[in-house]
Amino acid sequence: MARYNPKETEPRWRKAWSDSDAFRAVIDRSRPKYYVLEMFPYPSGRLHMGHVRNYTMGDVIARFKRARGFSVLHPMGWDAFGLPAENAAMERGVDPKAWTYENIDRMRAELKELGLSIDWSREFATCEPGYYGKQQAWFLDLYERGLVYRKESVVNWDPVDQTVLANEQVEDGRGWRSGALIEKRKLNQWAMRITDYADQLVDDLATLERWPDKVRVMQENWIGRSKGLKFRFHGAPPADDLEVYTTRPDTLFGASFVGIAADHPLAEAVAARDPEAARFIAECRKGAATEAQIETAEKIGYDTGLTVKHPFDPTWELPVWIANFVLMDYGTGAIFACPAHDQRDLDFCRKYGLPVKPVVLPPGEDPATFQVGDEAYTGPGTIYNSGFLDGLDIEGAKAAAIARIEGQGDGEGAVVFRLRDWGVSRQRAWGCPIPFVHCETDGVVPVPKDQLPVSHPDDIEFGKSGNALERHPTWKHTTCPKCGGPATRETDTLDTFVDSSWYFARFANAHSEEAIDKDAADYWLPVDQYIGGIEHAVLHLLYARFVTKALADDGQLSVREPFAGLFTQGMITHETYRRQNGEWVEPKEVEFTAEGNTRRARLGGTGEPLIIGDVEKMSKSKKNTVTPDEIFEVYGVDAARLFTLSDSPPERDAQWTTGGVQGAWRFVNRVWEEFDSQPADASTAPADPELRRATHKLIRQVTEAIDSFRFNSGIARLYEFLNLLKANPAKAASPAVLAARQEALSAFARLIAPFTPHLAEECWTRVGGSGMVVHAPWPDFDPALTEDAVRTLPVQVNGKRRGEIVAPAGAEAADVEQIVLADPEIAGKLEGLTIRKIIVVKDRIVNIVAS
RNA sequence: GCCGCGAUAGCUCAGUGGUAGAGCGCAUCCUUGGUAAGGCUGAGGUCCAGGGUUCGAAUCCCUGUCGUGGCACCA
Repeated sequence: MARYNPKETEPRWRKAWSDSDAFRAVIDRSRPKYYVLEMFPYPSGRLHMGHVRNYTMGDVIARFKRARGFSVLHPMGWDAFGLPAENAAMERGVDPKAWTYENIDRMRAELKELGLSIDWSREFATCEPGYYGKQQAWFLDLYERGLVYRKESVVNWDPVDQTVLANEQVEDGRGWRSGALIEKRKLNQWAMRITDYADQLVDDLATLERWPDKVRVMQENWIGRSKGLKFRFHGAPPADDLEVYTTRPDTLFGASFVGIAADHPLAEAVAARDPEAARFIAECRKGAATEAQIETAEKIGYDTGLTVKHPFDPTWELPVWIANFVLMDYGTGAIFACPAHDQRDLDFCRKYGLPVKPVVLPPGEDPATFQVGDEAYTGPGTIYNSGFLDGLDIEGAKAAAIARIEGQGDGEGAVVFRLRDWGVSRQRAWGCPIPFVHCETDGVVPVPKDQLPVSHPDDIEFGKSGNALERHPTWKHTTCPKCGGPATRETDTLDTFVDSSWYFARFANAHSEEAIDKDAADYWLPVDQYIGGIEHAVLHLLYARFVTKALADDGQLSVREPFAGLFTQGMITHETYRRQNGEWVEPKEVEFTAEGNTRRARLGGTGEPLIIGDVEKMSKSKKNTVTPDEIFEVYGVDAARLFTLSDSPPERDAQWTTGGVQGAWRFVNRVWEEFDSQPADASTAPADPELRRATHKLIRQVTEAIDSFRFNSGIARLYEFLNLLKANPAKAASPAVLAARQEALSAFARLIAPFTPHLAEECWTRVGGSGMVVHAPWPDFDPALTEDAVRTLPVQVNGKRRGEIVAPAGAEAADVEQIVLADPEIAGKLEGLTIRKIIVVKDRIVNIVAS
C-alpha cells in the first residue's frame, strides 16, 4: 500500500494534460458551447489565496461542463497597465514594462501549478501593442460615432497619483486607489458618452437573470434614473428663465421657494453685485468633503431678494434662495421646494420661517385639521389646496401638471440620470496611448488607422511624479496627418478600465487582425459564466456592458450584453494575532493550546501569550496571510483547491484555517486509500443494491450542487460518501460489495475531478478507467436508483415524534395506515385518545391527529 | 434615512414545510513498523426572540434584536 504523494503525481498529470493539449478551445458547432471566465488578474507579483479560490471556482465549472459534453472556452490574460508599475518604477527605479512582465512570468507559473484547465494559447497582456493597438482602433471607431469626445470639465484630481479619476473611482471623497482627498480641477478631458446608453443599461438589467440581484440593484442605483419635469420659472432678470428639475410636479401648489446651488450661474450673478452673497457662496464651497460631514451638515441658505412667478399663478411670487443642499451637478442645479412633502425642504423652511402648505392629503385625514409638523409627508394621498389638481391622486396630478406646463411652453417631462459621462483621460505613461494629435491648424486630429498602434517610446523615463509621456523630449512631437504641419501627440492615456471593458471578446480569437474576430465572437459570446469580486459590481461591470453595446451598434459584436451569468465570490479571511504590545504576528509563528473548548495562542519560541483577534480579509498589513506556495508545498495543490471551496458557500467569505486544510489533505489521502485497496480484478457478481443506490444518489447530488454553484454542498456529499465507502471496505468484502465499490469508485473519480483534478486522474487510472479523466464523460445516474426501496417513516402524534415504522417506498396511504395501527409502540402512545385524522405524506412521514 | 444579506453544535457552515447534519475542535479508547501519524466510539443544539399560517415550522409570513454590505442632501 503506497502513500499518496501529491509532489510526484500532481506535476506528472499537469504535464500529461499539457502534452495532450487537453484544454484547447475549439469551435465545434455540433456541440453546445460554454464560455467560462474569471476576472483576469492584475500582475501584482504573487498569487494570493483569493486568486486560488476565484480561479478554482472557474476551473470547477470548466471541467464540469467539458465532462458534460460542452465545447468549453476557459482563457486567461493579464490586466497589465496601471499605476502600481509606475509606482514601482518611482520607488525602486525599475522599468514598468520589465517589472510587469516579470510579475506575469511568476504568476503564470503559479497559475499553471494550480492545475487550471486553461487554453493558454489565447493568453495576452493588455500592455502588448497587439492588444492596445486594436483598442485604439475601436476607440477611433467610437469617436467617429460621436461616442468619444473632448470636454472642458471639472474633474476629480487625485493629488497623490497625480491623475484624474472618474466619479465611480471616488469613494467618500477619496481616490479609490490612493485614498487621497480628491480636489476639483478644470481640465480638457477625453470622455465616453456612457450616458447615451443610460436607459439601455438600466432596462437590460432585467434580462440578466443569472446575475445576483445585489449587483443589479447596485447598478440601478448608480445609474439613478428618475422621471420628472424640467421647467422654467419666469421673473425679472437675472432670474428670468430659471430652469428647475422635479420629480414631484404634483406638489407645485405647495411651493415655498426656489433653491439654487451655490455654484449655479445665477448665484454667481447675484454674488457679483452682492458681497454678502459672495461670502455665503465661499462658505458653501469650503464645506465638508466626506459623506458623513455632508450628511450632518446643517442646511443653510441665503435669500437673494430675487423672485420668480409661480407657473400656475402669475400673481404668486416665490423667493429665490441659494441653498447649500442643492447640487449643481444633478438635474439643473435648481429646485422648487415643497416643504410639506420633502424633508430637506421642510428642514430649510422651518429654519428660515418660510410657509409650509400641505397639498397631499393622507388617506383618512381631514383636510380641515391635517398639519405637517417636523416630518414631511411623502406617502400616498389625494391632492388638495391645488386648484386644477384637486381631487387627483399623485400619479394623476403629476401627469396633469406636466401636461399643463408643456401646454404653456414652459418645459417638458424629462428623465434625469445620476450617471455622468465616463472621463477616460489619465495623466499616466503606463497606459494605452490615446490615438490623437493636436494640430495648430486642424485642432484635434485622429491618428490614421494604418499608423496604429501608437506605442510608447522605448527610452521612456519613469521615476518622477507626473506623466512621463508628457516629459519625454521627442515622443510627442509629430506631424499632423491632415495638413502635414507640426503637431503634438496626445499624452494622456486611457483609464485601465477601458482595457478590461472588451478583453472577453478578444479571447474569442486573441490573434485576430481585427480587434474582434466577429465569427469567433458570435460563436463564443456571451460569456456564460463570469466570476469575480463584488468590488467590481459597478465600475468594471458597467463599463464592460457599455462598451459591448457601443461596439454592437458599430457592428463589431452581435451580443448586447457581455456576461449572461455572473457570480461574485467571497474573500478569503484569516484570524489575526497580536502580541501584547499590539504588533501583528504571522500565523506560522503562532502555536495553539486548548483548554477544553477554549483555544489559546502563544508565540512560537518565546511562548509569549498572544491575543487572538478578529477574522479579517487576508492582508499584508495585518500579517494574517498564508501564501499559496507554502500550502502547495505541504499539502499539495488539490488539498488547497478543495479547502478553498469546501467550508463556505462560494458567494460568502471563507475562513482559512490550518485545521481545515489538514482536513482536506486527510480527505485526499483517504480517497486514495479507498482506490488503492480496491482489487484490480473487478468482481462480476451482481452489485450490492444499497451501495449502488447510494452511488447514484451521490452522482445526482454532486451534479446538482455544481450546477447550482453550491460547491461546498457537493463536497460535503463527497465527504459523507467516503465515510460510507470506508464502512464497506474492500478487505473482506463480499463479491456483491466489491462490484458495487467498483461502480462507486469509477463514478467517484469523475465526481472529484472538478475539485481535485490531479487526484482524480490518479484514481481513475488505478480503477482501470480508459484514457484520462479529463476526457471521460460525467457519470450518469439512474433516477430509479436514487430512491430507497424501503423507507423509515417517523410517526408523529399531534405533531410530536412518537415512533417510527418501516414501509416499502411509494406505499399508499391506506397501506401505511395499516402498518402504523398495527405497531404496538404507537398503539401505546394512542391509548385513551380518539383518532381524528391520519395524515400520510408519501415516503416522508405519518402524523396522527388525536384527542 | 433607503435597499439588500445573514443569525443552526465550541468554530466554519449544509439542511429551505415532514426523523437536526458535515468538516474542524473537544473527550474516551485502540494502534505505536503508515508514526512530528492513523483509527474506533462518544459528548455537545431553547435551529436569535416574539407572533401568525399549518395536522406539522430551523424552513413560509409579520414584528423586533444583533451583525454585515451597498446607496445617500439625487429634488
